Amino acid sequence: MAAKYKSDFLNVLDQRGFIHQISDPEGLDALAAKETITGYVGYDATATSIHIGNLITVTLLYWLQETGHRPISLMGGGTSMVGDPTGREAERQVLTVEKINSNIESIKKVYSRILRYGDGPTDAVMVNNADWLLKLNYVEFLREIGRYFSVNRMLSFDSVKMRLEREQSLTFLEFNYMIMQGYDFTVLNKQYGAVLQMGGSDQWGNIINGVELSHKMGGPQLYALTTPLLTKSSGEKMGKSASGAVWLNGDLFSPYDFWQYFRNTEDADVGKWLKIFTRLPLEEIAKLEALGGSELNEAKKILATEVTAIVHGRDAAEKSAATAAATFEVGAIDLSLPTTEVSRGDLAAGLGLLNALVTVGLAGSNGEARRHVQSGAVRVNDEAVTDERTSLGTSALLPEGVIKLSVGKKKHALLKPV
RNA sequence: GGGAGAGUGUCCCGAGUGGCAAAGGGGGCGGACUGUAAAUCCGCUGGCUAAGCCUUCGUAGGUUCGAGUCCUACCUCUCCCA
Repeated sequence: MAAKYKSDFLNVLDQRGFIHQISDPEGLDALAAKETITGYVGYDATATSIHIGNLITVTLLYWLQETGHRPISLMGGGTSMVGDPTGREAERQVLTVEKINSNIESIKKVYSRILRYGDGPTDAVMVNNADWLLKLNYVEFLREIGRYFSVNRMLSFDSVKMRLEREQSLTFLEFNYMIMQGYDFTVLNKQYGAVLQMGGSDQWGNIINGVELSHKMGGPQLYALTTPLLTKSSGEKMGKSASGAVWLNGDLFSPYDFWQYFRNTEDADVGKWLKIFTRLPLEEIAKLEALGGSELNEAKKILATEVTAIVHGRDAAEKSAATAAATFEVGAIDLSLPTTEVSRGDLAAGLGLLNALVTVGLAGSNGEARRHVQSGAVRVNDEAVTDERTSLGTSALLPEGVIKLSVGKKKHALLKPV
């Protein structure tokens, strides 16, 4: 493959499909080819976990490190107190300081699995912008930083323009977000020598603000790089599943569900996802991608296992793959399916089917459970059940000592008496 | 400060005449077809101890046999004037 860039870093990103826009490609390429650069990505601290959309930029940091540079993961402890208006129609909820800090603690875990942290020249660093943003003195900040921002120009940014056009409120609080993000870049440049900020394509405006700010303040040339917005071929945004957002923290979204999420990738996306989410060599991906028809399912399994291994560890990935194989391909009862315990006495007395479905989490209410039964979606121990008044007793226990409940072909759970 | 408008099913968008569990989309879920895919077609998409009952249309009151719909006050947002 002909190398388009001089630096390994940009070549890898280019070949794997990570590049959407770069502010000064030649300049960044020359710099990355010449020396070790420091680049960063900022993460929101508004939830207790980052989600699948964020995984792309974490992978970006991974490749930055792999190609001999230093990544910084910036926790938005300060900026999350303001709230990014980008892509938001309504104002964000203002979070408490305690909530933001506990979110950061929870988010941190995922990074250490993907990046190598330490004190070496290419070891990753984790910083929190609350460290400098919360100490700012208002008037001083306005005089030193605010003077470089033109409101005329700020009003022209998409994030702001959209709100104005839709006649939706944009508070002064949120309006300041881009100034803070721009300021972050200059701080990270001074403290860590960061010259590159990366992010999703929606962050372009915010990142460019930092580049321009440095320029106006007489600082060094900084660079911006954004990744394309992830969408499925069918046009849907990526990251939503039946159970809500696809979180990277195992307690919010189980490794098994995570594996399933990638296993159900649309055919047209398999190659793209393999390049972006896995570390498999491009030649191998090319072979997998070339598989036709149902053989592509093998590629999907590899995709699912590889990505799950990166996020949840190899063991969890193999286990998920095995559970899936047993459940879908053999039709066996796999005891690692999500299990809910019930008291043996309750079961002996007879447990209503609808009640049981709600208990194991396959339905949100009796009404929903009833509808599932009526539409023929419910099975008990793989036998279709059409009577909603069915009662489960100890006679329904399988030799394994559990009762298997299913809604549809993909959702299964076990009920276990204790 | 003055004037004009908006807030609908806790996923989103959006009709709504005093009889409304409330049109229609999108999304989601389930079924059929498949390959745990896509596309397509069909069904479902407030809760319950269920031929009934309860809770929903920004909030709180009021008129009425009956209020999403009419009246009053308040909250939030938008626009115009100052």
